[in-house]
Amino acid sequence: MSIPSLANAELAVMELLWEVKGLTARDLREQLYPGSAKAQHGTVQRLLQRLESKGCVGRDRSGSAHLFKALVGREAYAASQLESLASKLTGGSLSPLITQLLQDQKISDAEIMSLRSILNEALRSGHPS
Amino acid sequence: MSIPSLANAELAVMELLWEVKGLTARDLREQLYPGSAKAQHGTVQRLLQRLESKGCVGRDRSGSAHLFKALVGREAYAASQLESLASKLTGGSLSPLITQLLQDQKISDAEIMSLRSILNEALRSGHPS
DNA sequence: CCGTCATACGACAAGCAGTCGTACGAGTCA
DNA sequence: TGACTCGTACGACTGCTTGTCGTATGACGG
Repeated sequence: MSIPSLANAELAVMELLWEVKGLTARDLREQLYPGSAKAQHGTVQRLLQRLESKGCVGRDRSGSAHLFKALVGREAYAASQLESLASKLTGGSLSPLITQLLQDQKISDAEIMSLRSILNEALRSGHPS
Repeated sequence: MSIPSLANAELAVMELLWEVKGLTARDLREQLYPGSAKAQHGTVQRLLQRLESKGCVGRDRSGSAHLFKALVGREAYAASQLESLASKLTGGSLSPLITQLLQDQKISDAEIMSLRSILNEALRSGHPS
C-alpha cells in the first residue's frame, strides 16, 4: 500500500491541512483543541511527526515555527483507500461495489450522471491512438 | 455505520464463509491453520463469536457442531466500506474517488466500459416514469 | 541571564486484534 | 456409570496502534 491508512486524530490533522496549505503547529492545536490549555502542544507535534514519517505531510523548516503542509491530497488518499479496499475484497475490481451501491439506492441520480460523464470523458481521452 | 469494519483474521473467516455457505468451526480451523495443532480451536470460536456479535455471521445450532454462514455478503460488506469511506472523506460523493483513480490510470478500459454500462442500466431502470 | 516559544521524543493508558487455556455440556462406548 | 471425545463459551494474556502528556532541548528577544 503506497499510502498508509490514517487514524481519526491523524485524519483530523489532514483535514485542516487539506483546507489550508501551510499551517503551524500552533494553528493546528488551536483548531483541534479549541478551549484547551497548552497541554496538547506535544500531542499535535506527535501527530505531525508520525504523519511525516508516513509521508503524508511535509514541513518547511526555514522559519522558527515549522510550516506544515499535506503531501498527499484528500482525493489521492481517498482513492488509495478505495483501491486497497477493492483489492482486498473484490480482486481490485470496482464494478461489484458500484453495482451493490446502485442496488441499495445509495447513489443519487445526479451522482450517476456525474459518474457517467466522467467515464465517458475518460474513454474519449484515453484512446489517443 | 450499519456494517462494522472487520480486521484481518475476521476477514479471513468471512472469506471462507463467502465461498462455502455452512461450515463448521472445525472446517474453518483446518482451512485457516492448516498444519497446526489443535490449539487454535478456541481462536476460531472466538473469531466466530465476535463476528456473530457484529451481526456478520449466523449459526445453525441444530446439529452438535454449529453450522456457520455469512449473514452479510462480500459485495454488501465491500459496498458498506466504500460508503463509509466516501462519507468520511468526500462528503459521501464517489465522483472524486473515481476521477482520481482514472487520472492515475488505476482503472482499465474494460473496467471503464463495465462501469459505464452498469450506470446506463441504472439510469434506464431508475426512471420508471 | 532568563522567559517564551518552538521542536524532539520517551513514556504511559486505553482499545482492539489475535491467541490460548480452561471450564463445561452432550454424546458414545467399554 | 465412568472415562473419553468432540463441541461451545469465555476469561485473560500479549502485542500493536492510537492518543496523550511531560520533559528535555534549542533559538530568540528583553
